[in-house]
Amino acid sequence: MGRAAEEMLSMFFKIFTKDKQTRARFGLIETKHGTIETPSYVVVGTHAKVRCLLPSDIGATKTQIVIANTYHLWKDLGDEGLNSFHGVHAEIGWSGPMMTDSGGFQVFSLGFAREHNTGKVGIVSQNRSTRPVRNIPPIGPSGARDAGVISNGVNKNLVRITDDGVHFTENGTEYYLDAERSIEIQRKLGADIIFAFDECTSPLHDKEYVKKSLGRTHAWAERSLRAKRGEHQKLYGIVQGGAFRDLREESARYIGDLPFDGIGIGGSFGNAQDKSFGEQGNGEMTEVLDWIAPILPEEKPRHLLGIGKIQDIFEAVERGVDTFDCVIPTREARHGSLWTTFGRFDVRKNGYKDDKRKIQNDCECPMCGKLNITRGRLYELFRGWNGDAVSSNEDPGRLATMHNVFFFNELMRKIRESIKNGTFREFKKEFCSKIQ
RNA sequence: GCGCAGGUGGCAGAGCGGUCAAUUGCACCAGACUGUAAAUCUGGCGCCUUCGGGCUACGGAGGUUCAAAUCCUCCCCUGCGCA
Repeated sequence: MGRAAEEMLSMFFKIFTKDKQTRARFGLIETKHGTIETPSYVVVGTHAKVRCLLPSDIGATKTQIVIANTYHLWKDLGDEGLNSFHGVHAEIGWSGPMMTDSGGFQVFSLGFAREHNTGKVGIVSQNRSTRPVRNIPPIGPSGARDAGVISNGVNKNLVRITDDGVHFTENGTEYYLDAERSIEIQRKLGADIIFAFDECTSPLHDKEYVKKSLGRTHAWAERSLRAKRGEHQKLYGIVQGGAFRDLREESARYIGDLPFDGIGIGGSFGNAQDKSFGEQGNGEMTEVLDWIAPILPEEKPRHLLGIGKIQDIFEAVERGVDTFDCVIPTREARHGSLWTTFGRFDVRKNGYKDDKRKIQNDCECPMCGKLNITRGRLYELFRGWNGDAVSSNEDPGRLATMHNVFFFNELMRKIRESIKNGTFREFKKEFCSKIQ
């Protein structure tokens, strides 16, 4: 075997088909624990467990890869537990490919997001809203968030960010995470793909803050690279820059030029109000991807962190994203929201009480297929749920999660097929029109 | 028959002179959920409304009071105890 062929075989990521009309691509990511066909959904298993699912359910739902979380696992295990830890694969009881997120998202979710009760996707267009749009004071250039723990009296901000790293304080215990520690913990966790430590910003942060934060994230990216040891794990750097075009472009160049194995796309989307640099738009996810896609190195896999909903997936695939992770399928399932190719519905509503149909009649997920659970039965199980029968065939959370995860994995499979067939655009249009 | 305890919105159950259309929970209705703080959270839940408010309501009928779900009288009903 020639050297070139060998390199080919050992290649981490390989693109096989590029869509002619869009940036969508079909490819393979090779890991020690198996191959991932892309585009692929990454199922979220924060604490090295996919919520509600049994280890055997992971494969049964056609899941290709699971992402766990550095911060949460470290907190669960403690330093001692971490030293005797046998790795996320053993822990989760599944031998397929795994990722770990760096803890960068918790800088946001346990900090600013918690304090302001907000998410990473800004409210750009709100047709009707039952949810009050809170009038949150702008985050000033004074960088108040740097200053430490600020409370609005409801939810406490648990993080304190410095240029070196981040202090988390939960239940009186302080956890300090920085690039070196995150990478070291991730090494012990042993996932196939790991992420650089970063700071995820909020759509509510102004440009000055995001710019400052971006400088930190870039510095941490380099530190993450330097901290990484060995070749057994692949490390992704993370592009940030919020909803601001020049910052996103700068970040895409910066991270794209560093010797990462792949690119994570993180941070907040939407609601850019500071147009002083002349960028167009609000920095919605699609815009951000349009800004950075031409800059990112083509040959590296791109992972869109924390996204998303079905519409978002299509938009992102179209713009060259290879993998995604999101809590949507699993969380919505637990909340009774079940997906079908004609949209999603809440089986807990009374209308489904005596519904003898399956969630979707031709669905082959473990619930609809093998277990033959009807809407009425799932309704009943959700209504009567009292915490007994966890993980059994009568656990509505498990059943619904199996269905949704399978559904999303199937969707990705169909997307891959459409890219290979050159029909991605048509498939997107058709699929999205039906789920409205 | 006597004694005691009660009768409050779909149910359970607070309130015990004004801030009560009435705490709270359940049920019900609607909506969110985007690198999991969350199998969670928000709203709505007598009738009408030009969203200011208006009307009818805490077993029934009277009464006291500026004001009653809250106090008094009688009646009806329920539970427990004693006959």
